[in-house]
Amino acid sequence: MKLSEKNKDFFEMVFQVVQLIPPGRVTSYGAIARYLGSPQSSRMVGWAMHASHQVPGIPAHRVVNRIGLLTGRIHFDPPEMMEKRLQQEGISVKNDAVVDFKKIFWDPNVELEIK
DNA sequence: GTCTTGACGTTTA
DNA sequence: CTAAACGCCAAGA
Repeated sequence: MKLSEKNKDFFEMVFQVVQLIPPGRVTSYGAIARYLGSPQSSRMVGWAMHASHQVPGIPAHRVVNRIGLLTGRIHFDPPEMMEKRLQQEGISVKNDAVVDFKKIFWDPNVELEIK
């Protein structure tokens, strides 16, 4: 086993889940972290998202914190792109927060029917 | 090499 | 109810 591959394992897992998020839906870092088997390592998901900047096809704008707040929008090239992109998919954003977040919340553990 | 910060979340006071 | 601390792991300084 190569050390390089081992290091990417967690990040790639996050990327895969994020790409699986259907349009008009959002998920939280904690949900992904829990899906990976580390419910308390939600911060790592955020780091993975940061790394996603170098990987095209990663809709990081669909990933928000547990309250639906666009905490990571500042990290986007134009910070406005995140909420703009969400609205483009039919998601309403108010005050940097997703409207009806609970309704459009996409949980990989549920949608993917794990166990 | 150590220390601090960080796209979070849960638990405890 | 709100406020603060802890846990998790990685990367930057």
